[in-house]
Amino acid sequence: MAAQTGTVQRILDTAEVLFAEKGFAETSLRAITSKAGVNLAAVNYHFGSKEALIQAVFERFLTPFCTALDARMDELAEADEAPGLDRLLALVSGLALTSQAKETHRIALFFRLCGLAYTQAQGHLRRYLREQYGAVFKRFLRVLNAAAPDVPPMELFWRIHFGLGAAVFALSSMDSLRAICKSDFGVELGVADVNQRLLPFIVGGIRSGDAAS
Amino acid sequence: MAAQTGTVQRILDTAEVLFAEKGFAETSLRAITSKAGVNLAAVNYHFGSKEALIQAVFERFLTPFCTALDARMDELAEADEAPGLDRLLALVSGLALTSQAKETHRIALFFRLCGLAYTQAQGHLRRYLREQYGAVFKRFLRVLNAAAPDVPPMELFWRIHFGLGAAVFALSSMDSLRAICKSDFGVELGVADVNQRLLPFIVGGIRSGDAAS
DNA sequence: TTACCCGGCAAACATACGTTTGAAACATAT
DNA sequence: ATATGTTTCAAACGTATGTTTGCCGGGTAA
Repeated sequence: MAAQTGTVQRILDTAEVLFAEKGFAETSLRAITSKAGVNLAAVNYHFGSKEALIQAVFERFLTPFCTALDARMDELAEADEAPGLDRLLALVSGLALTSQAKETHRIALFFRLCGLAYTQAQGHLRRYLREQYGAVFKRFLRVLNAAAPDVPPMELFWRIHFGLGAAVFALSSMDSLRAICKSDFGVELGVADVNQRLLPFIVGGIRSGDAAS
Repeated sequence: MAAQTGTVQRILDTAEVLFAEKGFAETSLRAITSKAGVNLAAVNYHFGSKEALIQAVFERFLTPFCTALDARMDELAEADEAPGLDRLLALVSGLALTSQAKETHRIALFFRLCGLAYTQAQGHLRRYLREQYGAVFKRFLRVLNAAAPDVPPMELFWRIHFGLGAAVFALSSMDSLRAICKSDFGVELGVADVNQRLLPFIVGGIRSGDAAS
């Protein structure tokens, strides 16, 4: 309960980078501990197991983000103004950008990890995330539903996940895409620039299918 | 060069299912061979290594798809008609649905594998895919550019990748999403139904940012 | 038949992994 | 100073992995 010796933090910092780089199964505890400069046994001592380490990495990202999002939604519930779809998405995007991130690079890590959480096996992770943060996500989805009353709930459900996919995928491989963008167009974009393009895309996609239905 | 004994095919069939289910690193050769009912050594005998097996799985999916896409683009180049953005996307989607797929379930496999190819480490895979199929993809991107002349090339580049992310992500975790959809809304959607919702989303997203620029 | 090559098989190989152990080093409080 | 609880460390454990090895069977051609 005393001040961290730094070992725990060094493990988390290193693990989050290596996990994002190579995935969970492909990253060994030996790779983490040797790069972090701590003993191999430290992981099992402080976290108990590799699975627990993975969950701890996500907790450090998601808990501040979700509590902030929850607070914002409290404010929104009291205000009389209707939030508006684009404003809502900009809000969650802004939260992701500010809730953590001394360096902008960290936000890419965050989304890359989210993408991995969906695509990698890691059944324990999905279970953990649903139990831990599922309520906040469902609440946000309800708020979105209220913000777009013309879109049927089920349609919105699918479009939100399409948009989530676009965000996760684009931001998780953002480094590669930015490199291609620079080499093909000679333009170097920052994380904020990518977001500025991503958000209208999602809003446009969600507002699209009115003709089809 | 004679008729397949069936061993190679059984390995490919089983590997493609298991890879899609659990990822590449998490799927052992022993799991594949035992489920396929072949000897463990058969993989290294017929393919040389696990990496080569992974590439072979992708080749069986992508080569028919890419040659078909290339042929369609040849036809398009000779026709005088301007293709149209939504028509182009519907074309590639239709190709993916028909080029393989006796069962509709297989198309989910295909996209799930594509998603894994992006998110899993597997540097050799990304290198292989770029060298093998990069040209077709670039050609398709040029055709898209011609179909949407009002969107600047760089903007289109980003929006295409956003759309790609939406497609890959949604279709690769489609089974989970369909289950949620059924339990939350009581509606059971097929693969075609999901596509019918996905395509307008992507088109709407690509056409969206005109106001922002 | 004999010789030959290809596909299949059980077994072993070397390595890498997550985890555990027991002792040493450290800090803190009595 | 002594005792107590916590953290670090090198070493080992058991297991699972990808790959390799010889050997056997059954076709085909001379």
